[in-house]
Amino acid sequence: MTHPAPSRRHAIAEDLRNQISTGHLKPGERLPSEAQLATRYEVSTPTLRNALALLQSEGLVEKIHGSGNFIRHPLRRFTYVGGGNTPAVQPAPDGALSVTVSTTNLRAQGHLAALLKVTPSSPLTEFLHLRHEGKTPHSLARVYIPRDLAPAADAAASLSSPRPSLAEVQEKVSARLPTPEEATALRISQSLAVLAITRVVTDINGRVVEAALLVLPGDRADALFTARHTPEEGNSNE
Amino acid sequence: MTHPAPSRRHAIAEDLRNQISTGHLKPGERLPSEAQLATRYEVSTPTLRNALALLQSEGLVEKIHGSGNFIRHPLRRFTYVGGGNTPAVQPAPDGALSVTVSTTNLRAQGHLAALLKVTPSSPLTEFLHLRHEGKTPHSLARVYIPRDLAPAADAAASLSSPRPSLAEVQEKVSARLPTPEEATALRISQSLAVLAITRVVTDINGRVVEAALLVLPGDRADALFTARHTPEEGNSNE
DNA sequence: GAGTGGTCTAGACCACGAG
DNA sequence: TCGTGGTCTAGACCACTCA
Repeated sequence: MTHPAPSRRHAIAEDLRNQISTGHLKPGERLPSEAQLATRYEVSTPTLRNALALLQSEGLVEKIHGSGNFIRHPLRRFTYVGGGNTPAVQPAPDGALSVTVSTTNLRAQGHLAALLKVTPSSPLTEFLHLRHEGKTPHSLARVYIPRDLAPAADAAASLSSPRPSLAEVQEKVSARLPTPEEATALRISQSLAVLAITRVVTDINGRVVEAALLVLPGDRADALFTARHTPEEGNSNE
Repeated sequence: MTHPAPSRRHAIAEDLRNQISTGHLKPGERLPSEAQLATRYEVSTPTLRNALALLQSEGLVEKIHGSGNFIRHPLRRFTYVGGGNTPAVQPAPDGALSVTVSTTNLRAQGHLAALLKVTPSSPLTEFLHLRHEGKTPHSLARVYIPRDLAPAADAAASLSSPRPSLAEVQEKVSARLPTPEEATALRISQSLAVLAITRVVTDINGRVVEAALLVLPGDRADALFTARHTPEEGNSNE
């Protein structure tokens, strides 16, 4: 309990963290190769890679296959804003922010049918979003909408039309490792955890208007939720 | 892009997932030892462990050091409810739910001072919560409150008193690997990602009343956020 | 093609849990 | 004490990036 395993990788991570915060390593800079770092710290390559995995999960280091490990620009963190405004349309920090969308028609199956509260095999439309800023992907979204509510075919501008008063947005966040497909789509390592958000938007009549499965890369994404309280409601903080 | 690396570990994880969903492996059951599984699947122990890490991050498998890998009871998932009601006081599924609290007085430093919007070295009280259900920890929380707002000394029942109308609860969720201390406190592996939530509670006057750093084990915790919309506000879903 | 990270192997040794 | 998982080693080989 007192010193919970010295653990080589954390020692190395600590050392690199210090070098970053003291400015010995600057944002954008490239680290020596993993082989060089391994010999420098006198560890094997797997352990050195584990150390980098720690820094990567904190957003301090970015690994780029084939070219090296880089100190991340600390500001460049993407924030998903919860509460109904889909994938965070934000100030957009000058970098070209683009979205790739593809549309598919399909029929509800077990898990999806339950989420949308529809009977199995009822028709749905799936929107597959891949959000880029420049060439780094920011989020992967699978959005499912009952066919009769889905906008014609052009997806980009259509959903902006006001909907029949949606009443509730519920978002469940969890952390897990990505599937191989998600990892390649988001261009992250398969050992880097993602934020997985399941969003269910409910109508004022209780009908589920949309269900979405969002995946955000854990090294460069946060999810932000804001709740405002009108002073009337009894609030018990433990 | 077509088949993103067959990758042994995902194949093994897939096989075990199927055995779980088809009922060949039942909740509570113990898996063969990692050495046995490794020879069965004809892989080395590290790769087999990587396969189990996948299932662990999905909450399907629980690793217990020294005794084995077990199929998780799928229902047993802990849900943190965001929006102001602190660490999810819930139905409490019969299992004894206990909280360990320790209180410390300290002074604000850089990061903390910024979060609380107080001047550095201004007095704070820290509450360190460790939430158990039975003997499995559910969450680790470090709660910081300006000294003059902190309740006397007894922390357990005190905070229930109505506060001067808090106006906003902001919660930022990210995924990262745990520190060694967090890992031992939550009894999870150091390679399992946690949900890290930074919660800032603001007064109706704009004063920060509380800042909290919450850590939830990624294998058995979700965070749930619900937003209700009064139909008046213009809502643009992209 | 040279250099990089990504995956995997086949072990060794330590730390923990239960009898 | 014995069997378990946790950490680490010292390599091999493949996949990607860039000149």
